[in-house]
Amino acid sequence: MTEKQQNILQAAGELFATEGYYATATSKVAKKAGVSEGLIFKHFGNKAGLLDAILQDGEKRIKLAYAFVIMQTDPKEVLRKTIELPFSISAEEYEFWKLQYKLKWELKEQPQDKMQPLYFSLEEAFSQLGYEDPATEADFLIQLIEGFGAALLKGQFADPDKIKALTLKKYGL
Amino acid sequence: MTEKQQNILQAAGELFATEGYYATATSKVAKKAGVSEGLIFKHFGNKAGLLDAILQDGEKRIKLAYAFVIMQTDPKEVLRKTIELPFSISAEEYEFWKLQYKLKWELKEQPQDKMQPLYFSLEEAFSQLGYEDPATEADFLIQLIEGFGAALLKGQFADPDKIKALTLKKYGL
DNA sequence: TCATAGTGAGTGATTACTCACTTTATAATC
DNA sequence: GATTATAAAGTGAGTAATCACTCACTATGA
Repeated sequence: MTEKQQNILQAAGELFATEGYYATATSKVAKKAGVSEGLIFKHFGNKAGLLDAILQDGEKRIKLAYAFVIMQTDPKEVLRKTIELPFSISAEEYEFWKLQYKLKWELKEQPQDKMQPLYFSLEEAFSQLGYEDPATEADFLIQLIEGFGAALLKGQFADPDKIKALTLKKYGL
Repeated sequence: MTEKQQNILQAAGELFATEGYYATATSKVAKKAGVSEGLIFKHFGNKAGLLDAILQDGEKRIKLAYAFVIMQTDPKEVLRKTIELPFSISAEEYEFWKLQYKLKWELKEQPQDKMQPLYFSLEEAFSQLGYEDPATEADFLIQLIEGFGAALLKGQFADPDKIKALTLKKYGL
């Protein structure tokens, strides 16, 4: 991976996240990355290939974020870390997650569900904690934190800390 | 409002909801609506004007949906109706809501927050029910049902009824 | 010396939008 | 009630700009 290749990935990631995939012209990606437009197609084949490369890179980062949750042994810690997940998005990860959320609505074929491993981990945790319906509880919590992630990225929360505290409290944490 | 004008609105709504706003060409809207492309610009000025018309129409429908919740006097009914909201989206409203959600991510300037009246209603309900922090509870629940709406529209729930039942149970309903 | 990295002008297709024009509906006048 | 006037509805070919993408070419490093 050359430096210019990384510049393209970086520029495309930012533009796709802010402007959207369809609304971003490859000419603008090239300009922002400081390369010729032709180079994009030499390296990534076409615009979709460029998106794929970004998505593949993203999948690694997402799996890493979830791995930290899944590796917890204490079921209560699994819940705690899951809930804390959307609230701990750092400034430099912000655009990356915005892109992930955005693409879920923009693309026709959904990039495969990266939540699957987390789901199993949560189901197990709820089961151990004696919840009545662990499967539905896992579904519920995943959707809750997905909603929180969306709200945070769109800046819809007046006070994120209060929401986080309330959520933890609701799960007795 | 002529028949052709309504056809344009209908066709654009469907295409924007499935393909996205930027990815939909006005020529395709015209073709689907069975009118000349020029007519779109005669009636709506430009593509953004067409979107505005759809959005304005949508705002009425959204306010109507919320009004039914807000008019409830019993605080428990306010919560129940709020929770039931995303699960009661009918087939013909499906595309409309999909468009609303999609545009939240696609557009730079957010169409004003239509949840505001619901927020006040929820805050009041939680207050009456003796919840400790009604404002945060309202924020929490709104984000929960927004997340549920998104999940339902993307078909991410294995069993929506179970999620609904669990949610109602969590609020003692 | 040879493969890979990188360029930039050029391609046809498609984009949002315009405009001179025709058709249709409404209503006023004879 | 037929005729006429007029505004609005509707058309479709045309436009400049932009789109994703190509290709003949040069630069560079092993």
